Amino acid sequence: MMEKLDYEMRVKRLVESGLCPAKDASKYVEVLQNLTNKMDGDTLKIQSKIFKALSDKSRLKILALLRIRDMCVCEIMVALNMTQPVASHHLGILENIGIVKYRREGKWIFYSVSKPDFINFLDKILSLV
Amino acid sequence: MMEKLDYEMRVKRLVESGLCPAKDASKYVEVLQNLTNKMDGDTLKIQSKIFKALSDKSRLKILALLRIRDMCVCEIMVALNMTQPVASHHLGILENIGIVKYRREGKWIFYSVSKPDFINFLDKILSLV
DNA sequence: TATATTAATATATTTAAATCTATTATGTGG
DNA sequence: CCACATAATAGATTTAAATATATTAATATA
Repeated sequence: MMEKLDYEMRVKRLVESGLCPAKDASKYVEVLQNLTNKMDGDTLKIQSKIFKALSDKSRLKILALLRIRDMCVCEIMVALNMTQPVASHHLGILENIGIVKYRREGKWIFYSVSKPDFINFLDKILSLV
Repeated sequence: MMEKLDYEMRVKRLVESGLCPAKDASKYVEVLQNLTNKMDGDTLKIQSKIFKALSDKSRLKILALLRIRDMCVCEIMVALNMTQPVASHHLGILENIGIVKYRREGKWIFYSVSKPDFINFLDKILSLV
């Protein structure tokens, strides 16, 4: 685990050594400090978790499917040619980050997009790259 | 690789079997077809690649750093307490998806954010989850 | 030209995630 | 209660990514 003082000390040492072209040591360390505080908690962990969930082709396909309409697991696995445990596994990961939800109807479990805004934003983001 | 006909056949078979609660077979298959066309190319591969690049804590830290200002590799590695090859490795992945760029200045190589819009959008997206 | 500095690359190892196989849990209808 | 259908979970295997170590490439300077 990284300490706030680590940042300050290491960066100051680097900047003051003259080896590195960086000049604005004091201002730089200050900003780094704020940044470290922000990143110290769970924020970074949660963010990487969200992107990791979206980094799998099967899960992106599932999301594309669920944008059509709610679907039970048996539909998803057939449409995407995957086994049932694999489908459940991926759905579990998407549910875990909160962008899909499920409801039981008899012996079927239906999955649906729980954050349409989020999914729509993804399109915009991806169009920028 | 999945064929368009696979989708149609498998989904139709499922829907017509009556085992699955899905009703709108014809419309559903049509939409699936479009979706398959869209997802068949490199689109899906590129999208998952982008999210994979963003799914690593070290790389998110690097991006946060580069939002402060351009930095050479030696600064980044010291600020984030990583070895030089690790820093270069992560920078290479971020450069590969096109959200950071680099320029050489003497013996230093400076990295910077090449798509500020993209990075700013990430904040918005993450605030929705 | 020889040497030191900065950074990329190549390879091996470690670590994490995806997939596969089997099992368990939950619900339905005879 | 039993047989069957749907879906989650558990454990083992495979596959991919991260890290560590060593080397190479490019530049600067004495």
